[in-house]
Amino acid sequence: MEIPKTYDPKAAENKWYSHWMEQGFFHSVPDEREPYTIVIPPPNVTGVLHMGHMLNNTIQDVLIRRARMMGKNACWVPGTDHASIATEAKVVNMLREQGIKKSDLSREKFLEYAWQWKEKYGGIILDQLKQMGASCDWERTRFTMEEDMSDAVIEVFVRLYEKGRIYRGLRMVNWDPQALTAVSDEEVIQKETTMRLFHVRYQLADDPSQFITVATTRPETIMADVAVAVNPSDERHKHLVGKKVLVPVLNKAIPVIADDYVDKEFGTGFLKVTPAHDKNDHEIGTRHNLPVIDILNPDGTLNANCEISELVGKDRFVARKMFVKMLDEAGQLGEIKEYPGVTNTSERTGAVIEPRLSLQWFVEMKELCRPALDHVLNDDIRIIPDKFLNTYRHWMENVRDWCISRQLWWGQRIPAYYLPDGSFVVARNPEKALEVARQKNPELTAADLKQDEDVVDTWFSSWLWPISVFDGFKNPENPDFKYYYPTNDLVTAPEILFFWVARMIIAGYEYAGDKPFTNVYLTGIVRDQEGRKMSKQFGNSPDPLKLINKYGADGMRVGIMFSAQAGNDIMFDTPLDLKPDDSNLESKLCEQGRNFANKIWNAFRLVKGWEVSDAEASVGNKTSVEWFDARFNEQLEIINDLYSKYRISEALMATYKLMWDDFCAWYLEMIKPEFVDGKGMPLDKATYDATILFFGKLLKLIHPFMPFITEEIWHLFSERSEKDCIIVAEWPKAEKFDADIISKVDVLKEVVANVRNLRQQKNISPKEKLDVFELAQAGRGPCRLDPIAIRLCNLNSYQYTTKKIENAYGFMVKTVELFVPVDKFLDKDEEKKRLAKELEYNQGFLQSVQKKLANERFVQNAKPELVELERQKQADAEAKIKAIEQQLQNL
RNA sequence: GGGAGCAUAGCUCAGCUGGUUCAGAGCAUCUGCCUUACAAGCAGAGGGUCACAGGUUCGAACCCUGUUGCUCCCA
Repeated sequence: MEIPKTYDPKAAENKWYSHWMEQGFFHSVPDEREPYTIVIPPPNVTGVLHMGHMLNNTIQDVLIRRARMMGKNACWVPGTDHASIATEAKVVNMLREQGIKKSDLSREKFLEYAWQWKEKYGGIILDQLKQMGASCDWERTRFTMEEDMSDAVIEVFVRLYEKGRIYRGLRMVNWDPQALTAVSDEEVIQKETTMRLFHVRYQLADDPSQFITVATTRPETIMADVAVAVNPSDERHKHLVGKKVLVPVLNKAIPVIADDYVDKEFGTGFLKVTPAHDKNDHEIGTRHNLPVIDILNPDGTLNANCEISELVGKDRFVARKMFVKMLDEAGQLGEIKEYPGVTNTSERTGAVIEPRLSLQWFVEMKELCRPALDHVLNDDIRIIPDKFLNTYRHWMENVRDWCISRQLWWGQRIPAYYLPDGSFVVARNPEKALEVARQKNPELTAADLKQDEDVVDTWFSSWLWPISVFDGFKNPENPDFKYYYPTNDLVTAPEILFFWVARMIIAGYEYAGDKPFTNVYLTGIVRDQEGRKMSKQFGNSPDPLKLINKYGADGMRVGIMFSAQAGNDIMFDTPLDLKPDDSNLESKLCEQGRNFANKIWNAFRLVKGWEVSDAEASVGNKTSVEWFDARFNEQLEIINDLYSKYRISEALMATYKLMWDDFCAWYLEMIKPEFVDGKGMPLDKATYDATILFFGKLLKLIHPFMPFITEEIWHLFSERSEKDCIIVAEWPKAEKFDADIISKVDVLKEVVANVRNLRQQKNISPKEKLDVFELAQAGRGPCRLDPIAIRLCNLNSYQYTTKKIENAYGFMVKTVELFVPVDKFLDKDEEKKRLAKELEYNQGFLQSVQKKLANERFVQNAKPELVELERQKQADAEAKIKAIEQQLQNL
């Protein structure tokens, strides 16, 4: 059978993914083995695979595949998140396109549509994960709004309420006028923008000929002003405190007050106070007992409270323009300055957030947080990389109460039931609620109770994820929960360290009495070449599936992992101006991954093509095998160590170099049978078997990164049973290795490099055979490495000599002196120059060493081993210099 | 405004408790090769005042101080 020259990933990907599924390799049930568990950060049901998912899930898959191979019972639980705001927005949009308004629907009917939408589109991203090879236990797929999960959410709400940790209060919240809901502080994105600062004149009430100038960025809220404040220490304005000024256009008198909050330097030193529309103003208002005038509707339009009929019903930004015009016409508008400020926008809809007073549900966080902070600080839970520890601590120490109500329908409805008298009860279901309510008023019937219209924040369900995916609430004694919880690693982005990670830790200790996971691996953010976060909105993210299509899933995985240091952002290298037809879709990173796959493929082709003989292995082959065995074990130890430190991209690099450099470039070249008369010679069986064994072990090390090609080759090497797959093969054990042979081959490699270099410089064909003479010294003579040197340098002979060879190209490797007689090629002047340069370098080196040794304080203070090392260096350098000097003389 | 972090080759990053002339890797670049596994390859080479300025030390990319530039978090 002819094996194609390049590896074609397509066929292997489909074949092996379905084979793994059929064999149930991804599925886990509790047994006597040690569990290794990851719960996926559930992507939104509205989501489609983007580069961030690609990165995050590749890391999880690498970890889970390696754990599986290490004999652990690996379980990766997948699932999706219902994403209240985003999903509701999608559904509302879809309905609008069908000509249906949400406001015309009942809650029940709307939810019916929403569930339909979820069934249709909610699983797209999970299917996409399969294409990148994710080995999730699909039988365990969960969804944050399925019945049991929702029950857990309600249960937790009730328990927290009963514990006195949940309260309802009038607060200034971040209002998203587009989604028509409050969002939490963490869901607000601050954007630097250029703002316009309007200077507006307020006339004095008792002397309209005089005025003060107030600077504001929000002139449309002037109608909601209830005071003007100055800093009490502001000498310029002190005299005005206690007087009244007139609100422009409305000509309503409001007081001038003194408050420390006012920044004397900002604007004119006068601050208009609008308690209904600004957090700080609200605080000032409370301090000074000022009234609250709310002039905005929930959707951001002005209401009748603004007292200007033309503005009622107008959007706040339209109203701003109109009102500025009115101010201008009234002669009360001063200059307009631009200044850099910050606009708050909603993470979900992008709408400009409106501070708004409303009744919301809150969780009191301070006490709940304590264990979550302690257990991270004492290392029960490790954050990787630990540079995020400070951030975590800072947040936990300054945590604020969590606004958990959302004015939406899609989500778990708040289990609070209002009585006709306006009081409320909190209960697990309407029946229980009625029971409780009747204790207050025995006359009540079910119809008298009205459940709160709002739902809870999506994070209020996902903070329970590691517990609820194993049904830890309903049935805490179930075997899954007892076996898999706490999970091992959580892989997620630092952006949601607080939103999600911290809250999961809180919930873990609060409800499961134990941490939800041991390690938190924080990935970076995938950015484009200009450093912007890759996102769908920006349109700067390539479609990962297209990259998989072009470079193969394995190539793509390797590409993204190469640059994925924990906690470091990834500058992904696809072009900024991606064309819709993908004609310029390119990624050097993925190309490197694809090339690696091809390299492995061709190594396989080479080995597969060999014939085997009964001949005894040559000394060279035996030595080569011995060397690679040592090298493999040495590197395996390093690779395992890198994994244990979660330095996964470095583990990949080490694996890559072991395969490419050590195995392909050195080992295979050492043992590769020669061609004689156009026919490949056979390889002795012992070497062949060793090579196959090495190849298998290497494939195993590569498997977590490149699951498909490794499985493909695993099966192409020999007939195997259905169950005998690399995905469940045993991770190689690091064995003791002979460090001596490794350092000997390191010397050999340098010799080879020198000879190759010589050929290059002198234009000597690789086919022309040369001779190498080594100046024999104590302890060195003919050895088992010589045949390898002969092979790799294409030599007639590798000989030992007791005296220097004249008219030869001479070089040194460590302290070994070597000669290649190349009389006819030798240019004496050039050689002299080369040697002189080398001499200079070594003399400089010697000098630096001597300087160190001459320094008494060094000899006294440095560690003795170090001083000894320096002495050795001195001796080596001296020997080297002597040798070079002699060579120069010989010329 | 407060806090944290970063700055090393053209790019992305390693560099552990200061100690080989320590300045490294991968990619990119340049040169020579279509050498019967692989041009998606092979063999070589070049490339850096370790942001800047001081200090501590026998010795600093590494420790300290300041400066500049960038990033993130919070207000």
